Amino acid sequence: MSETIEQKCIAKGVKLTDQRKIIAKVMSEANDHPDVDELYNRVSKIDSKISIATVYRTVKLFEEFGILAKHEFKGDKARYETLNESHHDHLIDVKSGEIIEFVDEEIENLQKKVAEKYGYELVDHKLELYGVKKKS
Amino acid sequence: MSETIEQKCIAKGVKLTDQRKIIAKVMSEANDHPDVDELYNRVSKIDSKISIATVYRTVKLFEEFGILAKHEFKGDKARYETLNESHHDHLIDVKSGEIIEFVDEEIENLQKKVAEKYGYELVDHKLELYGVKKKS
DNA sequence: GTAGATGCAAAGTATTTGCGACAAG
DNA sequence: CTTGTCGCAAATACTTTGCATCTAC
Repeated sequence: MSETIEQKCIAKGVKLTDQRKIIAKVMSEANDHPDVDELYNRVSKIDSKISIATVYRTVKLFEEFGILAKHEFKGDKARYETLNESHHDHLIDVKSGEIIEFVDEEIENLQKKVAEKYGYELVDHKLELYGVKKKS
Repeated sequence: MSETIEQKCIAKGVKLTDQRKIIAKVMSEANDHPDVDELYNRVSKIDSKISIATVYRTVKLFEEFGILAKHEFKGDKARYETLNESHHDHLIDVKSGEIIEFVDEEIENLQKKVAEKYGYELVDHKLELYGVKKKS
């Protein structure tokens, strides 16, 4: 089991308010990639007084501290997911919107190589695959 | 030499207005990846009466017809570039914002493989590398 | 001639921010 | 205590749209 978001906040010196604890909890329990609006909905069910501004501020803060990852899939609004040790990329079903997480070491290595070829050190990357389900 | 944007419009049955011709010309001559505002600036120098709404409408139209590609790099606004036969991905210098275009067949093939592994046919993808220049 | 394009200004989205009240460390 | 956070509403940034007019074909 990896660190909880609350533990990460303490480790990184991020002040833990009630609102942040709730947002952390909701994100921890999410198995999907909610956008801010959806996150706000879920959070509101626990504490209806939390404002959407706080949700925006918190996801931004958590992203800066490497606690959440922000994704901007094609033409969609920003979505968030918890970040942990296992890096992965996304395969998006263009029909249903379903998101599949995958890992491919080979691609990861090639990316580093490409960056190096141009004299760069890779600090980040974004790989998204868009596909349609095959009728098998 | 590949088809001009105007030729593509004719081939695809896209009505060619004066405004569209100017936007086509500016994009053809661009060696960078301008956002709508920047494109509007350039276009305005040729015809100051063109409205930004038309620029938005036109890039959207061109994108739908596969004439322009839209990119949404990390935290940045939407940028456009002309689309031609040679597909490429982008390596972004996180310090300077410089954008380097690259092609890597091996990565392309692996992407298809990953999609297939999950039962999908790859219809599109997005690969962006973010790097810092190495002090060599 | 007619369907579709344009310019304008107004309306939409998504997100950020100023400010006074409030709470965590 | 003090610094940073919260809620609220207003502001901002980007993009789309309704409508009357105009234009490419």
